[in-house]
Amino acid sequence: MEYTVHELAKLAGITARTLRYYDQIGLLKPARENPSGYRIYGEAEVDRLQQILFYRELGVSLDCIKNIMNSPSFDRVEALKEHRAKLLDEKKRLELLIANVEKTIAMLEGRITMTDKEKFKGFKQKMIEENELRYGKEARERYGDEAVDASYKKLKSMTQEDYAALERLTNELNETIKKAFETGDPAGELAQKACELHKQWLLYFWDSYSKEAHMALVQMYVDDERFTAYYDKIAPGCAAFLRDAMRIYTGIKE
Amino acid sequence: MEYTVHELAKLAGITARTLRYYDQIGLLKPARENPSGYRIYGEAEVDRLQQILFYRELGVSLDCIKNIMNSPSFDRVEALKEHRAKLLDEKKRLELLIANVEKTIAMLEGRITMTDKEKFKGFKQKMIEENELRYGKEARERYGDEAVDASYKKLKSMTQEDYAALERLTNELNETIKKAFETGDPAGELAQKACELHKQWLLYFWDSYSKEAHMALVQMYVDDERFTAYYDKIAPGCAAFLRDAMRIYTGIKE
DNA sequence: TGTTGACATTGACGTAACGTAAAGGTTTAT
DNA sequence: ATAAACCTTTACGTTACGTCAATGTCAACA
Repeated sequence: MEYTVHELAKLAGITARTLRYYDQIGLLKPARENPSGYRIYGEAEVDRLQQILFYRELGVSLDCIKNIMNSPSFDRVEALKEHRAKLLDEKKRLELLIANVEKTIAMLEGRITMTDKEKFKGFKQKMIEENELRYGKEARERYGDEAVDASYKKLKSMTQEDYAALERLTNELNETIKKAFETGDPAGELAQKACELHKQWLLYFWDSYSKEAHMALVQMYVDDERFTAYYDKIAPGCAAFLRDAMRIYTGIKE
Repeated sequence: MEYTVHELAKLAGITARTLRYYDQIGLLKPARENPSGYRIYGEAEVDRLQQILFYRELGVSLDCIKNIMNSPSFDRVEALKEHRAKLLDEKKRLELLIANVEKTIAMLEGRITMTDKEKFKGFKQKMIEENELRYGKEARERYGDEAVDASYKKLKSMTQEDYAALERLTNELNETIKKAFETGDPAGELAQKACELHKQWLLYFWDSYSKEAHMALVQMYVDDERFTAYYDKIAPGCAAFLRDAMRIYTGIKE
């Protein structure tokens, strides 16, 4: 089949201007021109346009698409398989967003509450990583699937009052950690109070508590820079301090 | 919680520049400014930003978002419910695109063939409508779910040769309809041949054939302007002519 | 056969939603 | 106290087209 600009545009759901622009930037040249200069597109161009639109759908810039498709190592099947993977990711992201909308509706109806962080879940890819930190592979490996799922479920169904209480507790915890850190003594009264508060804080998320899991979590605060960064905001180096205090609190040495 | 530009930006997965821009165009003003002019955002702004991002995700222009959200009749829950519906649509579109990618891979591997139209399925919203025409509600109501699903399945698994044969048949069919229409006689030899060819053509898509279903389909060509438009391209008014011929062919009056 | 209306062409400027310096003031950490 | 890491405004750049404007082409109808 052969197509004029408008015909191909209509077929692909784009405008003729777009096709002319793609011609102009050398992304998609017509197969030939008729005697009066009209652009005529053939089968190969239809396929190339399809490929282009797949990339565009994934947010790749036209300049980038051009480079990719003009590369001698370009493999159409390979590219399509990548598209599929990306589209599946995108679908997952959409599902997150949909869950987010539903949760927000529930929040507005006063049924549950949401953290500010949760409010943007699904908007950014990075979020998935951050979420993984809490509910993902690492956490799952450490605490088992049930604990993680239960934790998520718990947070999801918290009431407004629960949340307010949690917020107060979080503030108190952070304050106590800060003050304890200033004393410099992990065995001191303040440090041990911080450990107790941290346990209470944890119980908002965990259904079952064990000293071992608690200790492992606090060790992770030290090992994982993403957590360390958070605690550094309270007081630089306080993640390690909390771990030391926790060793005394739980009685677990290593 | 209170946030500076960068803090809120990081939370929402956008840049500080974006927040300043939203302030500039009056879409999202900070709660207040500190003595040295720093922007400070509060809880209400976090929620408003989330709402904005939902709209942005759906491709709504910032100007439009502003109008919607500043409207006195703006209902947040209502808006979120709409978001959910739109996101579900978008998810469906993505699923179409994924199916399309898989089909294209199969095509490149020579297992099946695709029409040019199919190659762009999922790229445009309008496509869904057009698809509905063939595989959707209307068709389902008329011919039942199994017939429609079978039709889709059949087309999906056609081989290259099948497709070439179908194309030839389509051309012959259209030619015959055109010639028959020129004779003006729906009972004539050519018109009846066109009916026969149309039946053969239909058998490419239908597993079971009945005169009643055939007659109903041709009647739809007349009733539905989207089909009529297609047939008008062969010869204006020929959809009605084909229906008249089909009445004689099938022996069904009305 | 002329004309009308729906197509096509190439400029060229406009636009949305930021990105990206530049030039400077503020806050925080050591 | 001085650097590092923030913040500010101003302003021009960029992408991927939209939207005229001026002009040429083609199929069809009176």
